[in-house]
Amino acid sequence: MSDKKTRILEATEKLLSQYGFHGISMQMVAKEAGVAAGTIYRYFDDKNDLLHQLHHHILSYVAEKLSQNVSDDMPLKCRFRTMWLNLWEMATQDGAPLLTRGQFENLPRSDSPEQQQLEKQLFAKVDRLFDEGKAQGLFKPLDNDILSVLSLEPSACLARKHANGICTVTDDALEAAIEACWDAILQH
Amino acid sequence: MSDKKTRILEATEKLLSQYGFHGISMQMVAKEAGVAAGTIYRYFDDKNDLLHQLHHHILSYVAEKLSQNVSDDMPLKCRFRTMWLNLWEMATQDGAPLLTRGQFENLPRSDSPEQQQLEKQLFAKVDRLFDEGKAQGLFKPLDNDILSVLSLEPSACLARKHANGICTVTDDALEAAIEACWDAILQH
Amino acid sequence: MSDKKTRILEATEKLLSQYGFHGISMQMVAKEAGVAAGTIYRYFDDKNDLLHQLHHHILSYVAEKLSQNVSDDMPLKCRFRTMWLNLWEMATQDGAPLLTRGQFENLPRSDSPEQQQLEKQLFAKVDRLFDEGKAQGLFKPLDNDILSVLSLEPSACLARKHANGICTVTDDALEAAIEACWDAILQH
Amino acid sequence: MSDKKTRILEATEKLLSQYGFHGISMQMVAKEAGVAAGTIYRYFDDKNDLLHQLHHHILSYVAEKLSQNVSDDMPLKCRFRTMWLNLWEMATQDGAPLLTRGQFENLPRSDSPEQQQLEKQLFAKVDRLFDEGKAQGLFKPLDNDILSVLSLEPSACLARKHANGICTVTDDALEAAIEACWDAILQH
DNA sequence: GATGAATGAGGTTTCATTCAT
DNA sequence: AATGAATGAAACCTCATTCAT
Repeated sequence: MSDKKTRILEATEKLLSQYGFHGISMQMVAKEAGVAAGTIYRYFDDKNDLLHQLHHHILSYVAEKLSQNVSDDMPLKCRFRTMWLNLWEMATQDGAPLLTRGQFENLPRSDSPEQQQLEKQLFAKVDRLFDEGKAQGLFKPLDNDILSVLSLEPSACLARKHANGICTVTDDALEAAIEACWDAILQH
Repeated sequence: MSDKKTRILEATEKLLSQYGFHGISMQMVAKEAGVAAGTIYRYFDDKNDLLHQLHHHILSYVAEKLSQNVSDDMPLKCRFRTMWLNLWEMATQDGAPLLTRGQFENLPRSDSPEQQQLEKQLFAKVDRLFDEGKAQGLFKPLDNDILSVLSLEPSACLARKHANGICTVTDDALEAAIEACWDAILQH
Repeated sequence: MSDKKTRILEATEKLLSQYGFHGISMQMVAKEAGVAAGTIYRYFDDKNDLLHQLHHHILSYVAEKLSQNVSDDMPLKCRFRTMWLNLWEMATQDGAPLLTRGQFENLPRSDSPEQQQLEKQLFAKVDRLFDEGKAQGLFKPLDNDILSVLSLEPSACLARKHANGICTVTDDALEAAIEACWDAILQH
Repeated sequence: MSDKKTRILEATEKLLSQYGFHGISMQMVAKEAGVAAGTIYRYFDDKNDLLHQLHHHILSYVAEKLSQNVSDDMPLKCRFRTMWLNLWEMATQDGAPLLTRGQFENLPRSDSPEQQQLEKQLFAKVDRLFDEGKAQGLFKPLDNDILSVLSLEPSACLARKHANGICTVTDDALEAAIEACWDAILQH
C-alpha cells in the first residue's frame, strides 16, 4: 500500500482515539499525516470513505493480532487465554486501535453483506474455538455472538477503562478476570 | 425543571441516537424541540454544556431505571437478575437512552472528580450488591468496577447488538446469558 | 421581498455581467451585497439556486420592461418600435440586466415545463403583436419564435456590442436598424 | 501543430460545449484529451491561455467554414445564402463549435487590437459581400457590423435554438428565414 | 423570556499548477 | 517530452453563537 495512504490511515486512527469522530477535521488529519489536505482525496473519496477504509484496516489488524500465537491444536483454555490477552494488549499497549474500535460501533454503518462476510472470516479462529468447546459439551450451548460478548468483550471493555484510568487492574485481577470470563461460558 | 429545558434534552437525546454526535446541529435540536435556536442558550452555556448535561440526565435515568424494583432485602441473585433485565430493557424497549450511552463514552471527557463521585452514588445499589456478595464469599474478590464489567456490561452490549439486529437473542438465550454473567462473578 | 434577498440578487447580477459565471464566488457576492457569506444560504439553497432565481428575476424584469408603454390598441409598427427600443435601452442604459442575459443561455438549463410556460406568459405582448401581424397578412407566416429571432434579437445583440464598444451605433443607424428588423418580418 | 496540442484543444472545445466554462477543470481536459495534466502546460501558459487559444482556433475554423464554397464572382444573393447556410450547418451539424461560440462572448475579454484586426481579416469575405452590396445600392448604407448582426447573427441564433430544441425550424421555415434576413439588409 | 436572522470562522472538497521522475 | 502525485489556496457550504426585536 502506498506510503502516503498508510500514513493518512494511521494519522486518522490516532486522532480518532484522541478526539472521537466529531472533532477531527481533514486538515488535522493532513497535518498529522504530514501531507497536504488535498492529498487525502487522492486515496479516499471523502471523509466517509476514509472512515470506512480505516474501519476495514483496523478490523484486519484486530483479527490478525487477536489470533496471534493461537493455533487450533492448542488446548481450548490456552487458546482462549491467549486471545483474551491479545485483545487486552491491543488496547493497553498499542494504544490506538482497540480504543478507537469502540468508536466504530457508532458509525453510519457499512453493513454491506460483504462486510459482514469479511468480519466472519476475520474472526474464524474465535468461531472455531467456540464451536469446538460446544461440541465437547464444555461450553454453554449459545450462539458464538453471545459467547463472544460474554467472554471476550469484557477484555476490551476492561482494557479501555484501564487505559483511560477509570479503574486500575492489577496483574492478579487480570488473571482473575480471565478466569471469570472462562467461567461465564463454561457449562457448570 | 423548565418544560423547555426538558424538551431540549429529549430532542438532543433522540437526535443523538439517530445521527451520532457529529451530524447534529443546534438548529436541528431547536427544530426537534420546537424552540428557537437562541432559546437553547438560555438553558445551556454552549453545545458542550448541552452534551454534558444530557450525559448527566441520562446517567440519572439509567441509575434510576437500573435500580427499579430492586430493594436491598431481596436475595442477591434476584437483585442481580432484576438489574440485569432492567439494563436489557432500557436498551431494547425504550430505544434511545442506553443505545446512545455508547456514544457518551467517546466524548471530550468530563471526568471531573465530582462527576466520578456522582456516578458512584448513582450506582450505589449495584455497589451494595457486589459488596454483600463478596462479604458472603459468594462473589470473586474483585473490584466492583471489574465485577460490573464482567456481569452487567454484557447485558448492555448484548442489548445493543440485539436492537441493531447484529444478533438475535431468544428468550431462552437471554436466561442463559443472565446465568452466564452470574457464573462469571461467582466463586466456583 | 426581503431587503437582503434583493440586495443579494442585485449584487449577483452586477458581478455576473462583469465577470461571467466562472469567476464569481459566493464570497464576492456576499461582499458586494454587504452581507455575510452564510446569509446567502438563508435565501438560496446553493449557488445553482441563486443563479436560477436570478434568471427568473431578470426574466420578469425584462418582460415588464419590454412591454412598457405598449398597449394592444397601438398600431403594430408603433408597438414594435417601442418594444425594440425598450430592449435596446435595457442593455445600453440600465447596464447589467440584458448584458447578463446573454450569459443565461449557457446555463445548466432549468427547462422545467413551468419555466417554459412562465416565459411564454412573460412575453405575451410580443406574441400578440406577431399573431395580429400575421392575421393581417402583414408579417411573414412564420413561428413567433422565429419572427422574434429575426426582429428583436438583433436589438439585444446590437446593444450588447454597442455597450461593449465593439461597434458604435449612431442615432441614425439605430433608426435604420429598427427599420431593417421591421423589413425582415414584413411580407414584401 | 503538435498532435497533442490539437487533441487538447479539441477536448477543451467538447467539454466547453457540454459543461460551460465553469465546470471544466484541467484534469477533465487532460483526461478527455488522453494526456497527463502536466502536459497541457507544455503547450499553454495556463488555463486562460488555453481558453484564448481555443477562441482563436475556433474563430479560424468558423471563418474558414463560413466562407466555404463562396467566391467573390458569385452573385451577391448566392454568396449570402451560402454563408448563411454555412453558419447554420456549423451549429446544427458539427455540434460543438458554434454552439460554444455563445460561450466565448462571456470571456475575460481578449480584445487586444491585434485580436480585432485578426477577426476583421478572418471575415473578409463577409465584408466584401456587404461592401459590394452597398456600392451597388442594393443594401442599406449601414456599417458592416450592423448588417452582420441583422442578417447573419439570426442564423447562428436560430441554429442554437433549433439545436437545443427550444424551437423547431422546418426546411420551408429555413428558406423563409434566409429570405427574411436578406430582406432585412435590402434597400426597399 | 423568547425569537430567528445574521454572522463569520471553520468544515469539506476541488482544482490550477508544479516538479521529481 | 511527458507524466501524474502532490500541493495549498480558494471554492462552496454549515453551524455554533449573538443580538436586536
